[in-house]
Amino acid sequence: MTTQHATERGRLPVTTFAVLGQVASGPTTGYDIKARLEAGAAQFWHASYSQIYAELRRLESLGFVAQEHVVQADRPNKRVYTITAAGQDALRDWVAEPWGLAQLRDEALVKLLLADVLPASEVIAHVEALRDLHERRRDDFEHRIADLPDDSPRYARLALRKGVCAQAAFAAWCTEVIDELSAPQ
Amino acid sequence: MTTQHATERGRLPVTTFAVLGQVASGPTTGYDIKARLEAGAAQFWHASYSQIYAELRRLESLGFVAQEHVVQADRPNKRVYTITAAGQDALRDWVAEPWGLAQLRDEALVKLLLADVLPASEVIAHVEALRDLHERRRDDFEHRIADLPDDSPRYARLALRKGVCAQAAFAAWCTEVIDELSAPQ
DNA sequence: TAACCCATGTAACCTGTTACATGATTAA
DNA sequence: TTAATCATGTAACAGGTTACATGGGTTA
Repeated sequence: MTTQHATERGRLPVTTFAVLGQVASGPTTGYDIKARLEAGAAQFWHASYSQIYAELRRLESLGFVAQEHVVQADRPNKRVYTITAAGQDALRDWVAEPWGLAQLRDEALVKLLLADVLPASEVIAHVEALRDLHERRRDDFEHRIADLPDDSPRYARLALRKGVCAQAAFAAWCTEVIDELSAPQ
Repeated sequence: MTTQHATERGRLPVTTFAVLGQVASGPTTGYDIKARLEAGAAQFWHASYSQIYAELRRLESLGFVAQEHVVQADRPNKRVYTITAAGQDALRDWVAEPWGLAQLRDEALVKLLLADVLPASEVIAHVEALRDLHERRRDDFEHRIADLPDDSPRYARLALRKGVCAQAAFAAWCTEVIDELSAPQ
């Protein structure tokens, strides 16, 4: 009854698989994973160096990746990780599990629910600023799609499309709020 | 240089203000805050009992709420919290700060980015299931709006509208994905 | 000469969840 | 009699961020 450590834990966090997924696309280092994440999936899920290195150690202890220590002369030594067969299975199993709703923790909505401490004009100003943010973020997603290389996986574009859709919807909602608050009560 | 504890910390988490906001609308207990949160703001931000009680202690140490210990005969004793003038100021200041984007951590998108480990037909099935979830969640938000009492604050309705908009947009995105994956590549 | 890239890691900390403990009253 | 409501709290843990430490090579 002392399994304790890693072998049989209930459910690994998403971050673990985000990292494993990067290793799956070819041998890499923690440092490189961070860069690739930042360029791609980090729009929806990001991780710090500390965490990436910790996840790699966990993945290794689970037997999902294998490490090779590469000594370099002109640069710092590095640990190159490669996915194992067990890792590939685990990754596939995880992706094959039901896909859940994104949970949102929306600070702006908490503020809106408390907004009666402010005059309506100020609330409107805040929502207008928020709409700007949403629109800029939407544009950012659109540019990322436009900049996508032709050979990039089709799922990358679809994922970015979700960003576009979400930001556009939020911007439209802002307009709705502004209109309603501006109209005579 | 040993301020250390509470007085001068940089930025309090949203949860703190979600709790403070509940106290602001009238003297309450931790237990009651949980119930009110669950009925309202919890759609966008929820907290466990443990955390609510911890936040109340923090708010008290900050001087934002005052506690009165009420001894009851037939029920457990309770601590009734009331917001202070300093608390009201802090709450207003927080709401008056710029309203930021909701950050999303979207597990389904991480899975989509790794979806090439599955056959397209399975991906489609997952996205169809996800669309169902989004549509049910959207309906749930709509019902909450319909069930809103007439005297409820106008901001409550607008907040729930954001839920409707977001879920509808996500469902539409699912359809887009399904169509694209179904079409001959 | 300064800043940046490569590359890894530790330690401290904060946020938040889960499990556990207690216990009387009331409604099904 | 079972479950729910009221009511608070502790302890352990998991996930995650930030700050710090190290250090050579390259580019501006």
